[in-house]
Amino acid sequence: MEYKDTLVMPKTKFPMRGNLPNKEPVRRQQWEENNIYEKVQNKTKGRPIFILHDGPPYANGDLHIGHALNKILKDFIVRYKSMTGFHAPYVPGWDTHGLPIETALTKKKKIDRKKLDIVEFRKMCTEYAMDQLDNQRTQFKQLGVRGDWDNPYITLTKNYEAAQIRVFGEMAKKGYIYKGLKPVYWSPSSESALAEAEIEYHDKRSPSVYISFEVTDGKELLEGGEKFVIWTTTPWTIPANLGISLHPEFEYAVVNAGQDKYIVAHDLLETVSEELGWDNPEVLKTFKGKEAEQIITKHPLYDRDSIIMLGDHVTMEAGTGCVHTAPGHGEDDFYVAQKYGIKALCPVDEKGVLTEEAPGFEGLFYDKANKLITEKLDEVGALLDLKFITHSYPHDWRTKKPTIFRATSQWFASIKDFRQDILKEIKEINWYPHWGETRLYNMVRDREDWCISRQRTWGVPIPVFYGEDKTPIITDETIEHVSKLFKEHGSNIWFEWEVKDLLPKGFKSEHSPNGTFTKETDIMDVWFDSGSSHEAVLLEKEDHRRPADVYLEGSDQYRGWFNSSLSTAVAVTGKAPCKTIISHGFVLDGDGRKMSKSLGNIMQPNKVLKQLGADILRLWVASVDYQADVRISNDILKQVSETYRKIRNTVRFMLANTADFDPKKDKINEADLAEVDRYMLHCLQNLVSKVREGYDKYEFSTVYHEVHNFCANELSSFYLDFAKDILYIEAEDSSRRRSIQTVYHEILITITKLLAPIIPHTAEEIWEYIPGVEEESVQLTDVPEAREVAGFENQLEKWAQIMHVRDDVLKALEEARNEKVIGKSLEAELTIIPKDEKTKEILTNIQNLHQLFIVSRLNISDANDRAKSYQYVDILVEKHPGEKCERCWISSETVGDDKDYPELCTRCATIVKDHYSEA
RNA sequence: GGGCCUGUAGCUCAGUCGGUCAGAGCGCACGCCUGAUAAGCGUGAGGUCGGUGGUUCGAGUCCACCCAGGCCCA
Repeated sequence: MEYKDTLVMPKTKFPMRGNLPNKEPVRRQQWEENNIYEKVQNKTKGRPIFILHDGPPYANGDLHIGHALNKILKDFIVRYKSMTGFHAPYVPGWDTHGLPIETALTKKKKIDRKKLDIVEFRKMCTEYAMDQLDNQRTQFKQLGVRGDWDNPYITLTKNYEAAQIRVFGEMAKKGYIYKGLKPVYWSPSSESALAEAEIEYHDKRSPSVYISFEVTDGKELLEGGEKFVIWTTTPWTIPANLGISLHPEFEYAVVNAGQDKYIVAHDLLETVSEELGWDNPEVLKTFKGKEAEQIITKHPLYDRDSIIMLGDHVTMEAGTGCVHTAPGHGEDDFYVAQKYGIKALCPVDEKGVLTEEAPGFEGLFYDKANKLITEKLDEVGALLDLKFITHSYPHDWRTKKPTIFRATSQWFASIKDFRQDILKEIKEINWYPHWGETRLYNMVRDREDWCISRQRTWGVPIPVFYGEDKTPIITDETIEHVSKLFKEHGSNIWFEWEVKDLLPKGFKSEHSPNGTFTKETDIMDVWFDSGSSHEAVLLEKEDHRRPADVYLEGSDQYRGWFNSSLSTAVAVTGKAPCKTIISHGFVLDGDGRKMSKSLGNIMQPNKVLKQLGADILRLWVASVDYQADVRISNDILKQVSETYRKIRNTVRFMLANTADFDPKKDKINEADLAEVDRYMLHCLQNLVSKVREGYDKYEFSTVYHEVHNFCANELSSFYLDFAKDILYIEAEDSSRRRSIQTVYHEILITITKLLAPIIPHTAEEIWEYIPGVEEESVQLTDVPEAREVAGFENQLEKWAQIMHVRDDVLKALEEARNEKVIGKSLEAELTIIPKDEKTKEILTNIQNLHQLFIVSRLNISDANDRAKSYQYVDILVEKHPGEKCERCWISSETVGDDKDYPELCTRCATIVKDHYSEA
């Protein structure tokens, strides 16, 4: 007789290896065909709502690993909430306007925009964006992200644009929208504003001049008559000069050079002296930049003040440390002047020609004006030096001609009017990690007004009309009308239709006595688009509400979406659009370096899916502390795969040993379970509580480590290992065996649910193998709460001690193995000498201790000379003198007692006689 | 240059109020098993807690500076 045939061996078709790259797509298709998203929504309908509102990715290009990190984290949360008492719909979104798409179209698709009319071009942009969206959607789904993929929100749709117009209108109504000047890259050759992406740098020859400004009011600090020295390569901006900027912390020196006293940064004195030919200038006094604030100098050409201002943009890298400031011709200049309430002056028209605001030079092209202005400066004695240099200078990428900075008319949102409200709301938000609050707070606190104008075509038009006297017209009536029109026809009509058709019928204004109007041609900053999603999505989508529960984006979005969403939401509603903000870090390579093409260290999600599978990538996401920057490499993924394997095989073992288990018939009442089984159930509850806590705090690495450790320590190495002596050996429906199976069954169900949000494909696969479960998908179940295990009150200490003793036993066995006393542990007979009474009592009262420790016999004794001392007990390991039972492999003196089965111990002989003698 | 952040064994992570807290799992080495087998079990080695100063009776834990890395600005 082959005794192996009388064993109840594990039996399952659940494969040892996941084969994820091949099986996951099938699984996803099955979900899609079964409308799993809808089923979950139907099941959870009526529960409290939990909204994780998706920040829209930009619809361009393939997904990178950062996209994957972001969407997978969101999926963890949504899936978990759906399984813990909430109704958590998830509507993905896309950001679809903006320059990158315009650029992609002109570059990749070789579209010449000049040859197309705006409407035509915008239609192509729409098409391109929708293609990109489709591509990204496919890839997101491949990550196993569950959501309403058929009905995403898209910023270019009519409804969205209409809602966005309302946000703009509401802000305008509150007086937050105003028109002002701001310098932008301007190309005189194409007579248009340029985006930064349309700038190329080429060498250009420019004059390099040093110019002096005489102090007329030195306040307490200077006497008057001293001359600040500035350096510039654009003399044509001197007519627009309104001040001089110093660095507040730099040291400045008043020096005697020739007949005059000049002021330059002390550290630059030497180089400036060299440039200007000063011979051993005498330092008369020094002062800090901040002491000179508000000192007044005279503009060298005009009868006008030029104020000393302070700014951090001043550097020691070049020049004199005193920076010529023309707020109409430089961004830094603009912001510094803004702080001092000085408005931009821009005496240059769109062709680059100086206007009558630059008396003496009107009608001159800026580059030509350089010469005349320099001559004039020389005439008045303000020119200290002139030479020419060649330097890198911004040029128009199309015309290849030099560009200038030029203040133009722009629309702004006045952040300062509701800054305090935003700051207050920032403090109301729950931040993960906590420092997010400080980061956004500082950013909003220091932020300038928001320029929402873009001189582009691919975006939502700024819905403003102008009267005949050029007065901007924004009224409730016009806003509502345009919003309605956009909702019906889309925003293309702004470019397609006559102005009169865009206005309400019979619209009249005191600014247009003849009834004619013009329309704004600027479009809105794309951050205004996505920043309006609280209105377009939270407010309008079914089952949604504002504020949302969670916003979760990369840490670059403090400046981006977090900022713009908060700004528009506070402006419109006075409240933050969400209760909690979570931010994640960036994905770096294995060495913690940023991924880049040049370093060749880019990890593509697509490749990971094909090589390892989505669940491995998802498990990686769960394994890292995502709130800081995270690392990924082949080695790291290999490690994650090992964890996956461990979890999978542990589960497989339990599935294989519950194949014959019918919970309806075979389940044992909790109170009747063996003690060690109740102990394991208790450990499981412990796991549930820790894992739930991890999810609740959005700390998924806790989930990962806890589940893995439970599989490795409690299960694989202990509970599954010793249980083989019961599962394989005892009769199939013996109560001891059913007791173990009852616990396995609960562990299986519980662990599968706990893992479902993280590795949904695998969890679903496991679910199919668990006997007796009724729900068609684990996604349609709820995660249990941790509970008290019957009959396990105050037993924890006892079991902790047993496990301690086990550690000692394992050490002792290993030593015996090394000394060739035994091979496997079943060959051993143990004699344990407890070091204290309490331990003795525990060890004597536990049943089948030898079975838990997987040895053939275990004696508890009071003393033994040959025993070795370990941490908790003394132990003697000997080779068991008995014969090995051919069936259970345990050594026993009873082998041979039963004459019918001379190779078996009495335990096995009885089992075989009772259950297998017929066979 | 500024704002915010990260730096504990080869890797991924724990370390609550400063006082057995230097830990876990993986990997690695060595061994066992061959009735979870492209599995399973055991033991072991590994860390000046980024560096340097300081506060303290005592510091991964508090402070300062520095180094490396990241995001966002300039």
